[in-house]
Parts: sequence; C-alpha cells; structure tokens
Amino acid sequence: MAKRAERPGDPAKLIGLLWRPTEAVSRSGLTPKVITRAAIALADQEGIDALTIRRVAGDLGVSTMALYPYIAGRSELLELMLDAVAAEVYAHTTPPAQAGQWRTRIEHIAQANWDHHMAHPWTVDIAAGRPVPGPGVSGKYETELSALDGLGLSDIEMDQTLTAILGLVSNAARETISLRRIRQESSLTDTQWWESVGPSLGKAMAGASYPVARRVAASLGEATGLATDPEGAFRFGLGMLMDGLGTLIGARGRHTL
Amino acid sequence: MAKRAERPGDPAKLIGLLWRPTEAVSRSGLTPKVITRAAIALADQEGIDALTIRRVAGDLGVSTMALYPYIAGRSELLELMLDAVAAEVYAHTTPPAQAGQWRTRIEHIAQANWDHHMAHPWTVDIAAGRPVPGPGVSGKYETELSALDGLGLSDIEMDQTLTAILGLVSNAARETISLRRIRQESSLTDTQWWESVGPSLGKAMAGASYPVARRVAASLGEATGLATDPEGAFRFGLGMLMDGLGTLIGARGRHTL
DNA sequence: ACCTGAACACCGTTCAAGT
DNA sequence: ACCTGAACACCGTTCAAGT
Repeated sequence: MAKRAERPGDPAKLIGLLWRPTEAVSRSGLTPKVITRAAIALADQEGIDALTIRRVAGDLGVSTMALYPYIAGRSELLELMLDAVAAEVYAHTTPPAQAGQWRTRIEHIAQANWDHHMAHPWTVDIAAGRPVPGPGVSGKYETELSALDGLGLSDIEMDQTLTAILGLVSNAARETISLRRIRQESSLTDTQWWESVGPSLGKAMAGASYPVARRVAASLGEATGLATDPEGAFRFGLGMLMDGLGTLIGARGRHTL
Repeated sequence: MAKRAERPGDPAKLIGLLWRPTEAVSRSGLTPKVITRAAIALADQEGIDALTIRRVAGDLGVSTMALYPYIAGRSELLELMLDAVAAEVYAHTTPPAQAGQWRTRIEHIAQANWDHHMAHPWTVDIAAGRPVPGPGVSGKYETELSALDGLGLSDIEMDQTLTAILGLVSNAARETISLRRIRQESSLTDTQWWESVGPSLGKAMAGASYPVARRVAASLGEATGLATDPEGAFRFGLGMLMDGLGTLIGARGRHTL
C-alpha cells in the first residue's frame, strides 16, 4: 500500500470532463474518451491493481505524463470510468413495462446491476464517495428511480429502497468477485483449501464448540460445496426485501387508494 | 496502486497463528498478538493506507523485517486483525434473551455490526475472500446464527438471511465511512462542494432532463441536507427485510406449527 | 535464534526541459 | 501547444549478512 500522493480532485474540472469532454484530437490522438476507454479495457482484463497511469499510458503508446492534461489525475479517471460504464447498464436491455408488476421491474434492476458488476469487476473495488455527477450515473439513477415511482413511496423512501436493493447486489457481487480472485491467485481449489485447512482446524478447534455454526456450515457444504454462497444470499435477501416492500405498499394502499 | 509483490498466504500457517499463537516472548518482545494489536491501533487511527509493515515495525521500534517470522506476511496480518476485532463485536454487549422477539435480536446484531464498523473503519476496506478460519470470526458467526435459530428457517436460509442483514450493514457503513473520508480530505464541506458543482452542473445538464431523479434529489436535500443518506437507507432496508422475514415465518407457522 | 539492511521492481505526481 | 524524463518519497518481500 504505497502512499501514492493522491490529490483529492477538483470537482469543477471533473464536471467539465464528464459533460463536455474535449473532442479535439491532438497530435498523439489523445482525448479523455480514448483514455477512459483504454483504462476500462485494462481494468476489465487485469483488475484495479493493474490500473496504473503508467500502464494506461504504455497501452496508448505515450509517456506517462502525457495523460495528465486530459484526465487531471487518477481519481478523476476513476470517476470518468464509473460514469462511462454506468451509461451502459441499461443500454442493451429492454426494460419491463411501467404498467406491469413492480416486482419484475425491481428484479430487472437487480439483474442488470449484477451483470454490470460481473462485466466490470473493478466497480466493486472503488469506494463510492460523493455521487459521481456525470450523465451516465444520472441516467442510471433516473431509470432506477422511475421503476419505483408511483408505488406510494415517498421520495426519500424511493431512494432508500433503491439503495437497499443496490447494496444487496453490490455486496454479493463484491464477495463473489473476491472469492473468484482468491481462487485464481491461491492455485488451491476450494476442496484443496479445505483439505489443507480442515484437519488443523479440527485440532485447533478441539476445545471450543460452535454447535449452530457447525450445523449450518455442514448444510451449506452439502448443498453448495462451499462455505459461502453470496449469490444465493442476494437472491434470497432480495425476495425478502420485496416481500417487505409489498407489505408496506399494501398497507398504505388500504388507506390511501 | 503499487504491485506490492503480495503472496497469496499459506492457510495451514494461518490456522496456527489464529488458534495457537506463539506466546513465547523473544528478546525484542515481539509476539503475533503484540504485532496484531499495534496494527489495529494504527489502522483505527490512520486508516488502511497507513497500515504498512514498515509503519507497524516502526511503531514497535524494530526493523521492518523483524515482523515476518511472527506474521508470515501482510495478508496474514490482515486476517489476524479481522479475527481479533471480530472477537470484540459482542464482548461489551448484553444480548437480548433468546426467548424474546426475534426482531429485537436482529436489530441487536445489526447495531453491533454497525458500531463495529464505525469503531474500526478499515474493516470495510478489506475484501472478504474465503472466511477467516479463526476463533473470533467463528464465535461471532455462532452468536449471530443462534439469534436466527428456531424461527423455522432452514440452515441455508439462516445463513442467507444473516448474509443479507450483514450486507446491508456493511454497505451502509462503507458508504458512510468513505463519505467521511472524502469530507476530511477534500477540505470542502458538502455545501461548498455543491456550490462548486451546482452551477456548472446546472449548465452542463441543460440539455438532458432527469425528472424523477431531480425531484428525489431535491427531497433528499431538503430532508437531510445531503445527496445520499446511507444510514437511513440501511435502517429502512433492514425494516423491510424484517417485514419480509416475518411474512415468510408467519406463512410457514400456519402450516407447520 | 533472532534481527538488520541493502536491493528489487514498482507507485502518483511535481517540475523543468525539450520539440 | 503538446509531450518527455528525471526526481521525490514511498511500497512488500527476498536474501545474505550480522550479533
């Protein structure tokens, strides 16, 4: 974990980059969009740790410092990347009719975000600070809120419901992705890992006893072959959340409709 | 983001460190526990980026390389830290009676985990891979599953429900913490940030129109003064989740009880 | 047996210099 | 106007050497 001397990032400059990126092509062919595209391709293929300014510049065939006038710095580049992929989340998708079942609309949102995280795994590595004030993120937010509009929720409840749904998705995605990475790096399969850990763990745990945990872990292992099943947890959790939302909407409906 | 040459980490060695750490005190006074404690103190105060092997060694007054025989490497140290703080989550807490309301028990779990993340903000920065096979994490898991036991859920449903609850908590915690960090670093207050972003954003967005997003953002701004309210979303989401769980348990109760 | 220090192959960003 | 290269102050981990 290097110090990396990262600057906070200038919001006004960022707005310009997000909404009115320079289209003018200089002698090297660099533009904010070209750089952002190269950075996304790199992060998709090799992960966030491989995403260094030096590497992106190398991939584009220019010196490291050539990028700075176009992207301001690393944190701005990350925001440009997030906004660019956010614009694609619902691009290749036909949304369910607004007149139909709200459960279908919510499942559509959850699935699109799940697919999004799987297509761009680095999205789960970037800590969301203040919202990215760009066209991609704004359009995504508009699409998602619209699916929750007209159910009888207050504006704030709409935002909170959406946050809860997306939180469930990104949490499961984060765990799934980091499990996947560890599997790749460790060169141990899950079975091998358990074989390596199991016996010493059994001996080490000899004194202590965790009756419920032991029972649940055994059931999980039988059913999934794993000690943890983030995607299953996400689908189950989403179902419960929608059941709760149904109760809330239903109760209001009796009063207000 | 440096390459950092991080090794995957040896599971068998880790088990030993977690369950039977060397108590023998060498001439420097180093033990796994002493090192882990120093690392936690550093991460609590200065964050995960400040947690370097070099810094921990410096704080302990030894050379960098003196730590390696005791902790194996950085990734093992992180797991030792996670297990140590996991053991503290319910330590200073009186759990609600198992005979009482299950909602109370779930709220207690959620609150304890929220407090835990706030006390040790670096816990949201560490990607959970395979579960940490230590006494702290195992004890925490046992406590939490016990609170969900006997409700009529299957073992797998118990695990998935718990994952959903903890996911909601850690997601809200992660957003709250990274917002807090950005506020500290940027030296711009939220109001100043909006004043800096607002006008240029208004001009930039002139063409596009996001009617629902605009309305919801305005309501959020009025109510909370913020563009995002992770903690509110977490409490609202947890309520919905528990409503859904209640429906599920109730429906089964009618059949099975 | 335990600890140290140099070396390796990296970071993001600055600044002055080149074309 | 646009791009380059050296420099700064860092990383985790290796290995051989010291006490």
